[in-house]
Amino acid sequence: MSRKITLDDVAKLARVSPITVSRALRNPQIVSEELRLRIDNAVKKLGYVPNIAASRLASARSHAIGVIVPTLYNVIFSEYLQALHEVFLPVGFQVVVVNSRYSLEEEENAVRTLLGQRVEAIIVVGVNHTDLTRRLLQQSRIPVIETFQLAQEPIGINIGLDQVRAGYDATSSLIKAGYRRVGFLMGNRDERATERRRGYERAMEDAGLASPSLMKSQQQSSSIALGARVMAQFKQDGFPEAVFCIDDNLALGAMQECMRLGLRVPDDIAILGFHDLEFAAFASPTLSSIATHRYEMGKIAAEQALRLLNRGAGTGQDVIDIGYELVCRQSTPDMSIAGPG
Amino acid sequence: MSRKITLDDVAKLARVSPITVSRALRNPQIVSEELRLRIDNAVKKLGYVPNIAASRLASARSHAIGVIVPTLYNVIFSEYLQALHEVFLPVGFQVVVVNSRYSLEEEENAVRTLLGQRVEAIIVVGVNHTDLTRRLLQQSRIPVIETFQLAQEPIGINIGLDQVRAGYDATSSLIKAGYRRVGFLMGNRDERATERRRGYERAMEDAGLASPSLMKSQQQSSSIALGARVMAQFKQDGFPEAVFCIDDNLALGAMQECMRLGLRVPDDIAILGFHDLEFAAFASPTLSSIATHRYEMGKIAAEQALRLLNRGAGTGQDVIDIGYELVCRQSTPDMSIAGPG
DNA sequence: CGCACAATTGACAGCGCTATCATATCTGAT
DNA sequence: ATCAGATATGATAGCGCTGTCAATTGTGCG
Repeated sequence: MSRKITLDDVAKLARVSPITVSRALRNPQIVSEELRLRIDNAVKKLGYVPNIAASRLASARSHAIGVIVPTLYNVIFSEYLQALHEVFLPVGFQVVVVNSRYSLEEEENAVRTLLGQRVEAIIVVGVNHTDLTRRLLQQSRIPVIETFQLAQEPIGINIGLDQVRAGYDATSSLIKAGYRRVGFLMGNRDERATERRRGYERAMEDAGLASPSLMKSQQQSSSIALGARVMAQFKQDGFPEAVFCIDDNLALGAMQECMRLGLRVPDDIAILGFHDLEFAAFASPTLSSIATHRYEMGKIAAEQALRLLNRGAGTGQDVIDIGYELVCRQSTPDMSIAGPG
Repeated sequence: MSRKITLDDVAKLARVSPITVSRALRNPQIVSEELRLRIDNAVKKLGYVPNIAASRLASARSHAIGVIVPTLYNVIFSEYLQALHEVFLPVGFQVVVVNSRYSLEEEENAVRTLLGQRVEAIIVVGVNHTDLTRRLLQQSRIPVIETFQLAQEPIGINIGLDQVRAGYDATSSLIKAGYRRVGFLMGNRDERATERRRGYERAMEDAGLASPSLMKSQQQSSSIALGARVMAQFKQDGFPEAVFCIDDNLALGAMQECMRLGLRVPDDIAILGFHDLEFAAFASPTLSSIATHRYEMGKIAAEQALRLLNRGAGTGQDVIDIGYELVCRQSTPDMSIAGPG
């Protein structure tokens, strides 16, 4: 078992100086053809793998971007992460993903971890943070991008959608379609879900239709099965005429539960989801939803980060609203199309 | 704007030596109460964040685990990744996820990247690699865990399921249930899908039922929409009596397409998916599928990695078969339950 | 009181790479 | 032939931390 192979070993074998090897590996075209070949051969023969920690320490550049998401377990964030990867990897950045598990404390740790790695930008889901998190991010002097919501006071760039308004629009579309008893279903209260609920509440109040008995929830992470369980809670107070579900998983479960209980969708009860996941268009009946543009959001977030990295610290305090769209399908007939935000 | 805060700055402010600060941060209990307090205050006052690159270089330990998945865009891998995170983070390991985009060349790069970061173990989806990838992994002398399939020659630990057999069992269950013209649907040919297809082919051959016209595919990444499109290809040759779909997304799309075309599921055509995603139990009709245990697989993979890391290199050449289960629902009536692998 | 021993703290060197500046080599125009 | 200017390579030092071993202090016991 051989000891660790370093740049010096390669240099010795190729009979050049270590610094030349370093250059040849990072910037092949600035080294003469012949040396490049000698070095490549030496690298292959020795199975040399550069030590990134040493490189990062010496160059004070990590070539890494930190990303914080609440969970990996949700397609919402998969699509977004995929977009981030697709923008960053081709330009030589590594993407470091950390999972805050919907907790502001864990988010604070995540920020600390990422800053410790000297990531060159941080992209985070959400706009609410602990005071210390905000301070750390501000002091870090690196580009910070907050996503998925719109911020009152963005730390750097902010790109997202107005979740309160989306919830409001979703609800009032149902009201405009003639439904009076519009119910609301939700699971765990993450920030974004809570904002959408506020939108629902305001719309119901504005229409003079609010009633606590119309809102059902259960503190568990969203799933189709949970949608069915929460829907079943209406058995006690009587079922509403329409239900706005905090996301499509809940909506699908709710719809199945209705059908299991002999309620026809949409004749007896209309159902509206959120996020427009792929299965919404393929459920039966097909599920109406609010389309959010996760992939685009990730893409734009990444591009904004790159823009700031290239310009040096442009003081960008930009807020980008990417909006949302009501997608009307069979589960909510007769609904007018509301404009995006 | 202040220059970078280092350990030395903290040491100076706390009036102790740098090494003591280092110790206090890593192992608070071996430092006296008073110093610990002084140091903590200094850290807070300065907003000190340790430089992980320096730490990794000096200690020759990365406290990082490398994970390679083909895509982030698929729940299959989200569940698996979540499991890995849940095991590794609490014991102080960082999880570095890299995306090979279903390409062996990108996988090779991913391995190189991870080894460059001196990750302490590598967990990779799949068992087929380029020669160089294998060599790099073997030479690295770190625990290597291959997952999702069973390997002929595992590099280190292997935990997965027999995809060929799963495809065989799925198909022969349909045959045993009395279907003769059993079709097959597939999208992109990733390794695992290809193995399941081989299982299908063998089962059909063994039953003397094989026919190329029963197999339809389209080289695109799996999605519900793709399932509908590929199913539609049967319009030319006539529809089979049953279809085994390479995964549940394709199966759901296929089912919808059948219904759109006026074919009743399961009366006119039975449909069987793979992976048993959550929506399978909530489709209408509910979708039969082969349940694979992604979360458990991730969990066991992580635990095995930890075992090797703690024991030093136990030469574990273990192969762990976690099996699969046929889950019978409405889309394939009258099907007997086959045992897991 | 002196000593072995544990419990704390510190000095020093070095991890493997790259930034910086210096040197050597090669153009081609005068 | 000569020299400015580009091009290619090398020497040196240091990034910020931790492993190792040494030095200091405190403790209990004969």
